[in-house]
Amino acid sequence: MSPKRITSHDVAKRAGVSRTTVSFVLNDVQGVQISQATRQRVLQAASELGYVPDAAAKALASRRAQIIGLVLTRSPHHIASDAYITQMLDELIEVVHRHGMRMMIEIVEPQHQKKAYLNLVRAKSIDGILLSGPRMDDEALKALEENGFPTVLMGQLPGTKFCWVDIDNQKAAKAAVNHLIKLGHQRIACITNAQPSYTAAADRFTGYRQALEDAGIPFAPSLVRYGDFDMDSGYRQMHKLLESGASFSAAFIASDTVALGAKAAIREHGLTIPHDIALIGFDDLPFAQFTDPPLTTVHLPVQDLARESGEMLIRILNQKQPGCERITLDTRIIVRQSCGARFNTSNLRQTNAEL
Amino acid sequence: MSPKRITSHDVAKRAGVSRTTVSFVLNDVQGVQISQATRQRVLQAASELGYVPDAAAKALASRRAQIIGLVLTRSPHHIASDAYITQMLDELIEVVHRHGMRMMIEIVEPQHQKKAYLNLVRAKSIDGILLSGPRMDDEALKALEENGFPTVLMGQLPGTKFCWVDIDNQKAAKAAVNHLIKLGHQRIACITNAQPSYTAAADRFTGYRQALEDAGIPFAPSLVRYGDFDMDSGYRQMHKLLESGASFSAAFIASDTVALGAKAAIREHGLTIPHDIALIGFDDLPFAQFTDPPLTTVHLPVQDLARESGEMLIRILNQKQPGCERITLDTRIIVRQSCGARFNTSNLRQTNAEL
DNA sequence: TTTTATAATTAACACGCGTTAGTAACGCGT
DNA sequence: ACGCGTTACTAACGCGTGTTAATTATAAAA
Repeated sequence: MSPKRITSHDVAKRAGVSRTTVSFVLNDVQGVQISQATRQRVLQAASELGYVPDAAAKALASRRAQIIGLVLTRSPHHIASDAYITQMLDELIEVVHRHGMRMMIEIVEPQHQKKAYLNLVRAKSIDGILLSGPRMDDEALKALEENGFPTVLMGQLPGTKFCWVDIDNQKAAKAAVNHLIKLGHQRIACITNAQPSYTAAADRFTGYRQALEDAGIPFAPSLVRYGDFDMDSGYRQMHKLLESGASFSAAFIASDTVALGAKAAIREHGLTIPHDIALIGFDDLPFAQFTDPPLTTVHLPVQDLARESGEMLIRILNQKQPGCERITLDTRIIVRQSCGARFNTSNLRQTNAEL
Repeated sequence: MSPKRITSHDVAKRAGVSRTTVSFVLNDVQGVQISQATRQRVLQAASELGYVPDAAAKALASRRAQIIGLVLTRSPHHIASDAYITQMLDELIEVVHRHGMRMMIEIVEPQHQKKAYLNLVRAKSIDGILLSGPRMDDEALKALEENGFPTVLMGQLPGTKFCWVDIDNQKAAKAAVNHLIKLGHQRIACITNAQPSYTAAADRFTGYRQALEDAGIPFAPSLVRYGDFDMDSGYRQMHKLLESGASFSAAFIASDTVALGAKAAIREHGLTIPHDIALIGFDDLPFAQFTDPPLTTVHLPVQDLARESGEMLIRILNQKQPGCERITLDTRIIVRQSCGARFNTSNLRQTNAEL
């Protein structure tokens, strides 16, 4: 490609020192004395030549790839309509860059090739894993755990010794349903965000049940449906719910994405929100405030989640002892208009200011 | 970490051959004769030991990292609400995996650090670049072009010799506006998807003007506003448009994301879609069919775009001569209900079937 | 001046793999 | 016996860096 690569040898020659000295200076190695003069000469030579160390050679010698792997355990189809991902991507990349690292991205389909991302580890392509959407039935995770490979979950997996950053899904869901109950609703439907094998989905559902129980409202299985990440699943499940003849005045949809589909189904049945059915979502995706009516939802601090988990992983990489860190971030309900207008809606900005 | 790494040396020892032979067998090197017996012995030994070649060592020796870099030239803020990205992510990863490669992701902010991703190239961290959202004023791109570094644009940059995969933005925008004109609209507003320095934004705007011109409708600058990728920009610009007193019966919003914001503004002004204002978007993002009313829009074949560009880049990596490939993919208008109901809307599935 | 401690620098090996050039064994005809 | 081609394999070097152990210059102490 380029005529010839510039190596540390070239820098050394130009600065009139050995390659070792160049390495010491450029990596700012502690416990080694380098005179101010040589240090400057090396830095200048490197800059003049536009020297950039070879990543592969560096990784081989230092046994660190300086790359973290972002692993998304969802089927590709779901990824496509998941605004959640983009939200954390930018924050994550910033964290990673701040520490002079890079990020590799992998998507793992639950059905086959569960262990595919293990090879990333075995090949030492990455120094650590950031795993979004952990599943109980993921066998590769078990291998990681036994191996003690640096891993941080975005989400949690009870009974394992993984580090994680997460919200209290159960508590947040409970608060959301309580909001509906306080508004006077008694018959409250629920569509989950995913199958219960995803811990987040199971926890949110549990929160729903607890809120009902605490309020003395009997739990009705006929009012529950399982969403599957995307809008279409919300659309279909809400249709089924409405066609089943079950009566309800409100619904807790454990994902804004799924809620958007559900909303369309409600409209097609000639019902209006919030008049006929009050709707509360989960995640507070960017589009939530722009739907009609704006969607009341649980705010998920995605940026914080991404930042904290990124920082945690890097922290783990830089220390030696395993050490098990866990962080639970707060959520809050963003009241908009889909549960019954409490605000003058003439200006959306008022609602924004609420954020 | 693990007690000891398994190297090709271990495999060689177990199979009773040399390390060279192991390399020949595992890489299926052509032009070298290996007896069927030894080949089997090596494969078995490798599998028994669970041997996975060290990525860094392999990259260093072979001068190929087996990684392609996906570079997104948008500001992080925009990334966050850009559903477009997730759409291509899964398709891209599948292509990359199919060729035994990995994908690294970078986000480049236009304001500062334009040249940041050049270091990826210089460090040989990646073998090739896939660039989404190219900008005329990107200086790093110039360096890539002069250098002849394997690059494929998702989008295009006139006057350069880059390979690219794109749609005909101008033609597609023109068709969209024609759709409005055919429905009888004469005063048609426009909100672009981004600033004109993005080629896609400039082209879509040109298409808008051409459609007007061809229909003999005078172009009115007062009906044009510039969006900025996200929903909020659409919301703000549509507000300004409506408050400016300009009269229009339809609007071409060159991005579904921006359109969603615009829609909210229209609603807040007490106007309804499509009765008071007909709306046509661009991109056909997943949420477009679930808005109220479902959004008529230009379908962007994101998956095809991702697949074709990924395959193209890998093709380029595997050949020696530069060779300049260019592919233009087709778009089509997806008629839903935001421009005036042409369908019985009792069942959304009919609209889906249109896809 | 000689000895000793310390600051500054480097030679040489390791990291794990790809690959060229070369060797050894084996027929096959003369 | 010898040459000659083909098949099956390997020794040894190179990729570009990090790092340890050893070496030389420099200052302080005796």
